[in-house]
Amino acid sequence: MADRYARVVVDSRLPQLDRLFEYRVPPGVEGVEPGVRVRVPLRGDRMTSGYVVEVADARAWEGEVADVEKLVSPVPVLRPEVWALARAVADRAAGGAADVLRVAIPGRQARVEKAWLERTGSEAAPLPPLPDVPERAPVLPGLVEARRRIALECAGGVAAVETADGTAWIGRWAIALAALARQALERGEQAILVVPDHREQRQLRLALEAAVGVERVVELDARQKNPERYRGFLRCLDDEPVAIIGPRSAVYAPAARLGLLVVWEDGDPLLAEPLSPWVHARDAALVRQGQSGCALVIAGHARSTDAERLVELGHLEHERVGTHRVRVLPAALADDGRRVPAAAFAAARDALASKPVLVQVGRPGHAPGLRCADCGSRGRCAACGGPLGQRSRGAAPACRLCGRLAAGWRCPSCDGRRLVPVGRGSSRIAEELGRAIPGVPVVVADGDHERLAVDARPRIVVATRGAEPVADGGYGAVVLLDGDALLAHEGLRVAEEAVRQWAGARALAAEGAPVVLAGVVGPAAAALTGPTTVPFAKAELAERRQLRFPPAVRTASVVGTPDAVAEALEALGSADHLDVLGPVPVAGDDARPGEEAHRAIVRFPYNDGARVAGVVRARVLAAASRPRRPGAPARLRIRLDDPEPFDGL
DNA sequence: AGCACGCCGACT
DNA sequence: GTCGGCGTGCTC
Repeated sequence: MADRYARVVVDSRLPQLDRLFEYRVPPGVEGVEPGVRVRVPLRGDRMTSGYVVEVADARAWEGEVADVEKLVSPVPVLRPEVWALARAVADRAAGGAADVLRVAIPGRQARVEKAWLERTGSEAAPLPPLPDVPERAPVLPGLVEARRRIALECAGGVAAVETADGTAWIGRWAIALAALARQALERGEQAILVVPDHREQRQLRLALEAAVGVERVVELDARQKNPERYRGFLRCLDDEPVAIIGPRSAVYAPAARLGLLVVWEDGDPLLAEPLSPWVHARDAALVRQGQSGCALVIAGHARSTDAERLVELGHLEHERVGTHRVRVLPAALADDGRRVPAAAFAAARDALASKPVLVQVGRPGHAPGLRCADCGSRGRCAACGGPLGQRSRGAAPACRLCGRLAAGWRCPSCDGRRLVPVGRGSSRIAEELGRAIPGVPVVVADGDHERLAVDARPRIVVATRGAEPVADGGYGAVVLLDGDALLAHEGLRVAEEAVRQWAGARALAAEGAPVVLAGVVGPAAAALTGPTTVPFAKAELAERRQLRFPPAVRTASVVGTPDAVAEALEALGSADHLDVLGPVPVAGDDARPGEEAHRAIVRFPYNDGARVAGVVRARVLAAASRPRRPGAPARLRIRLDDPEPFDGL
C-alpha cells in the first residue's frame, strides 16, 4: 500500500514553527487520522507533540520527510472546525495557532480517555428526551432557527428553579439563556454558553438542568482539575445535542453542529485570555459565528461598548428581555466622611424587617490602608515599599503587594510605632453596620470568604464587587458603596466597568426593592437609574470614537529593541487611517543600561486588521531569527487590542 | 529554542 | 596553516 502523509501542527510557541509540517505515516503506526495527537521528530531526533490536521496519500513537501514517531491517542481531539477557528483567531491576533490550541484542548488524561472510549464503544446510551418545562413566556422564539445575531440586555431579578436538592434561586438572565439553549437542542444542535466565572456558571447550570435535563448539560469548568475538564471535553466530541457551559476557553469547545453561541457578561475582564495571544472570548465567538453560521448572543445586564459598536455597525441586533422594577436612589455622602449615607440606612432598616440586604463595597479586608497615628504619613512596607493594610480587625499589618508582615513597624519620618486604619474594607464596613443595626446578623462575601447564595432570612450581606451572593427571593435593598472611589480612578473603561458591576448587584434586588447608589452623580449614575444602559454605552462609544480610543479603533502595541520597533513601524507604512503613538522608551524587565526597550502603539480601523496583523506577524518572525542574548526577551513583541496602555487615560 | 553551517582573528 | 568567534538559517 502507498504511504500516507500527515500534516501536523506542532505544539510550539515559536512563531517560526507556526505552520503545518508533513510527516510520513510509517507502516507500524496505526490510527493516524485528522485530529489525533501524535509525537513527531523536529530537527533531528528531538520529539515534539502535535495534532494531525490532515492526512493525504501524496506528499506536498519536496524536502526530506520524517516519520510520525507514534500515536499519542486515537481520539480526534482537534476537530476541523476548531482548527479553522484557532487558525483564524490566531491570525486576527497576530499570534500562533498552537497557543490558541493550548487553551482550546485540555491535557490528555489516559484514565478518563479509556473510560470514555469503552463507554462509546459499547452501550452509547441514548439521551433522554428534553423535559417538559412549565409554561413561561417564550424568550425570543425562533432566534436559533433564524440564525440571528443579537446584543442582549437582560433585565435583572431572581427566580426559583427546581433542582435535585430542592429549590434554588438564580438570576433570571440564566433562565432566559437556558431557554435559548433549548431552542438549539430542540433542533438537534449544540449550544455553547460562555460565562466569566464559576459563580455565573453555577446559576446557568441550574437553569439549564431545569430547561434541558441534567444529562444534556456539559461543564467545561476551568476550576475543575484536568481529569474533570477532559471528561467534559470528551463528552462534547460525542456530537449529541447538549448545552456546553464553561469559562472563556469554552468558546473553543468541539461542537460539530453548533446552533447557538452565547457570551454572558461580555464586558467582564475575566473573558480576556491572560495568555498569548490574549484573545477575548467575545472576539473568538465572533470569528466562530462567522465560520459556523450559528446564532450568536452577546449578553449582559449592562451593554458593553464593544457590543454596542457591533449594534451600530448592523452586525448585531439590539434586544432586551425581562422586566425588573427597582427604585434606584442616588444618595449624597454624609459630610462626616462616613461611607454609608442616611438614605441607605433607612432603606436597609426597612428592608431588614423581612429580607436580607446587600451592601456592595470596593475592597476586601478590614483596612485597605494604614497611616502613622502620630504624623499621618502613609504606612509602607520596609522591604518593597508597597502599601500596608489590615485583613481583619486586630490583625498584624501586612504589605498588600508582597504580603510581608510589618511586625515592629517604625514610622520612617517621626519614629512613631502606632498605625491607624485608612479607608474601610468589607469586614470593617460589616462591623460598623452590625453595631449600627444591632440584632441583625452580618455576613461578609469577598475573595477570602466565598459565598454563592444566602437564604431569605433578614441579614446584612457585605460583598466586594463581583462576589455578591444570590439571595433567595432577592434582596430587600441593595446599597452600592465606594462608587466615588471607583470612579476616581483614571482609566478608559472605569465608568463602563462601574456601570457593569452596579448593574450586576442591582439585578439581585427583589422586585420593587430600593437600590441606593452612594456618592455618585453624572452619566454613570444616570445609566443605573434609567431603564436601560444602552444610551450610556452609546455615549461612551461616541466619546471613544472622537478620541480614537478602543473599541472605536483597534490597537497594536509594539514592544522591543529600538531597531526592531522602528522596522515594524516602517513595514506598517503610513496612511491616513493609521496613527502611531511613540515610540517611547519603556522601563521594564528588559530595560538594560544602554539598550532600553521601545514601545509604540498603533491605532488602526477594523477593516485594516487583517493587513496589520499580517505585517506585524511577519516582523515578529523576522526578529525571532536574529540573535539575542540567552534569557533576553524576544526582540519584538506584539499585542493586538491590549487594553493596558489605555487604562491610565 | 537550539543547533549546524559558515566565513574572519590569535594560537599550538 | 588551523581552532573557534558567533551571525544566519532552519526545523517536515
